Amino acid sequence: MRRMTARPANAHQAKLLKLLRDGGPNSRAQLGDEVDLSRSKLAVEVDRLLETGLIVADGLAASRGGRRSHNIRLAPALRFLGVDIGATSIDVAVTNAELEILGHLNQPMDVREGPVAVFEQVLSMAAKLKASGLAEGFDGAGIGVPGPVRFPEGVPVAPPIMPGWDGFPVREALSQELGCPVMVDNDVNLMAMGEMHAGVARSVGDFLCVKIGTGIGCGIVAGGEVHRGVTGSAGDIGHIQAVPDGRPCACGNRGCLEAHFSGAALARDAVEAVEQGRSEELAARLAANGTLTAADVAVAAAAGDATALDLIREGGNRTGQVIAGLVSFFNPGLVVIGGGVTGLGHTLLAAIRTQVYRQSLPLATGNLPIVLGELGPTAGVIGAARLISDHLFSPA
Amino acid sequence: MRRMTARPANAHQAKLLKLLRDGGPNSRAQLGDEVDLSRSKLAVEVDRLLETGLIVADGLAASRGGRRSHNIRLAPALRFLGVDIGATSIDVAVTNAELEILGHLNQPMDVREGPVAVFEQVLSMAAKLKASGLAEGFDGAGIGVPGPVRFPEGVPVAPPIMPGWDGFPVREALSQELGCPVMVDNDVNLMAMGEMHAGVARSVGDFLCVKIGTGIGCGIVAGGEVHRGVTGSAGDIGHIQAVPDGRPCACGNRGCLEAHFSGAALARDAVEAVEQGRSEELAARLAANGTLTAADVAVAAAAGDATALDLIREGGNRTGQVIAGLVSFFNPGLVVIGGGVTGLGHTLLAAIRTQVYRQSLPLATGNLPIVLGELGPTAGVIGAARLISDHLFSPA
DNA sequence: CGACTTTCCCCACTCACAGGACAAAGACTC
DNA sequence: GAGTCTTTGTCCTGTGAGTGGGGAAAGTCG
Repeated sequence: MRRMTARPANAHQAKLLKLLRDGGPNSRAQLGDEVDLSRSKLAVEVDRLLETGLIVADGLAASRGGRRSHNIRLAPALRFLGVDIGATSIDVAVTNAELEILGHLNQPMDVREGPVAVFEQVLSMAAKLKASGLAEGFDGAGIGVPGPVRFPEGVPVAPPIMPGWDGFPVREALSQELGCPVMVDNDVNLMAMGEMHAGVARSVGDFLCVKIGTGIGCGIVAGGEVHRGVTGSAGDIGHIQAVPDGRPCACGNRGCLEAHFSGAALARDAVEAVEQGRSEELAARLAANGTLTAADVAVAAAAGDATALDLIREGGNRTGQVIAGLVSFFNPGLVVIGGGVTGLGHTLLAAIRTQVYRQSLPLATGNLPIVLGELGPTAGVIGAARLISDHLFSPA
Repeated sequence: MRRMTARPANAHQAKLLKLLRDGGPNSRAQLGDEVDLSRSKLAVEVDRLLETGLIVADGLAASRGGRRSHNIRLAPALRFLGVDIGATSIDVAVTNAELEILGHLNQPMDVREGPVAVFEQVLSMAAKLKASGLAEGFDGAGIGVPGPVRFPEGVPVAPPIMPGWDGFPVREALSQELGCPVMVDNDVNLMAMGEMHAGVARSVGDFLCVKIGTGIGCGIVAGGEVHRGVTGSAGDIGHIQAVPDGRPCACGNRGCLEAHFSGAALARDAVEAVEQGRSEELAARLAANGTLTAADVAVAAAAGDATALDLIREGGNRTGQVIAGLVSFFNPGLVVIGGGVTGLGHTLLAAIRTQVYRQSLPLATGNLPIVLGELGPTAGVIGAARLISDHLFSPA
């Protein structure tokens, strides 16, 4: 099958495509209510989109009290690929044009194995999704990497946790392999876009999305747009100082938030607690698995282990303290907490909330929800699909 | 004289007006090079603007190798009023449509005397400017207040240092008195707009503007637009915790940046230093004036007083630490330092720079200038004029 | 079965815009 | 100083896009 070649010719068509993406199949009449166009103009633009094959007729809508209208929808054969490269695992998903996930694969993999190995894996996962009949090809792909990205070129820059990726032409290479347009972004930004599209941040224009996984990052959405900063490193809050003269961090400083709380730090703290004989629960899990992860701490905490709870609480306090500063500075309408450690759940959330509500001014926190992400591991891939669809559904 | 009544009818006219505002008088031909319009369309729009009186013919331009072109410029009789209400003083200025300051008055006044008294003063200063022949009336006014503002309505909300202003309809009231459109914003945002229009931040799309005066605030510009946050309190960094378990702050917390460094805190520290016999220079000034201000510290530091220098350095470190966090988070292309304490000059700047460059990651600081504001006390009033002109030079 | 609604197609009329032709005004060359 | 070239500004016309009305098609409701 031939893949999507056309792009909307003007802003009106782009608007229509986005409405259909976000609202699903719809009738011409209802679309007419949402865009500011005359009936005839609307008909012309819809006809042109039908000609390009981007949208197709989709039967009759229910009557609204008169003649039933002909529904239209985005071409059902359109397929986007969403890729979320984490520090320790890869998520790949196929979506249709409405960004609904049709198939989703997850595979553990260390990003430090380098771009070539990771790409091989991504492509094999994409091939597997294709082979299972979910797609005959891809019309576009979005990909998130765990580090700063020079957005216009789609190239990672100076990524601390992924040496070997610096300057690697991710966009170019993937586009070549997949034969479709590709956009690259920071994984945290994609998580934010995902939650904005289909999660808790629907219809919120200004919010922060804090992702606590192997590291800590923050997606910034201002006026409905992701803020990436001049060098693409905006949201890199893992190296904000949380503890004066605190622990040494890989970045060379001391007391970075990431050195005190993150998946990696939490695991290290847990081992230390076992060595000091402070937790039998954790000791048992260490003995069983030979190693401890953030997930073990979550399980121990769920079982009521006091030490595990303390670790989570303290981490939440540190994180909350930093977030409090960001809230004062940015004055968001919502804070979303996501990433691998969401398994720590409400203990973590409560600690963060306490700290933010105490340290920021009432005007900023008065009506500020602080919530867990709704989409979990799919936030990234949905965000990735959203990224490329935003690109493709804009005038060329 | 009749005041400006017309507004641009479309985006093209708005663009032309802004070009003339920012670039001064210009020929039709050169304007044509900067907007994407056919010659005929440009001529039509220019003619319409001439009809409205917003622009006027302005003689002939120098030849570019052929027929000389007829210059046009914004109507020379247009006048904007820029008002900057600080914690302890009021600035009022008249500008022409190109936002050049024609007259500028400054008057000490404590904002806590309340909106009525302050307004009286503002109006009397405006009247004085009118009386000196600089303006026959105002076509628009911008006003900055030292606290959060609900921007769309132009109403201060929950301003900590200006009780009595909460909910006062500043925009409405001033508009009534002056008989022209008025826009209200936070003073720090206006300073940022001022520096963006005519200062160091020309042609920078993403930057932070830190104002250290009686309090501390930060203007945030992202993509050329001021970010105000959902409740208008974005940039309120004075109450970010800079010192864990530090000094008590008026807001009820401990260790807020503002409690450790600001005009007020610096004065208090200076008095304390004198009491402890740590500085003869400052003691002399205290004896002479009966009180100490930030300016005294500046003078003492300039004279080489070690204690004064230490105070400045320590404050700079605290501030730099907070700014480092903001830089990591926001990844700006420029940081501007302004406000009353700019008199502390390069000692302060050096301390801030050291801290930021040390604590933020190289990717964010690699090409990050940290500079003093260029406009000093005029930044606020220019920003205010810019605010209202942006409003008036947009389609209604 | 008829009246009313809603949707959609068709068509003619309007209007804005692009772009070429031309006139005006000055620079440059010889 | 005359002729040629450049640049600017105006005029005019053809084109094409968009608006809005009319009416047919396809429903619902009483």
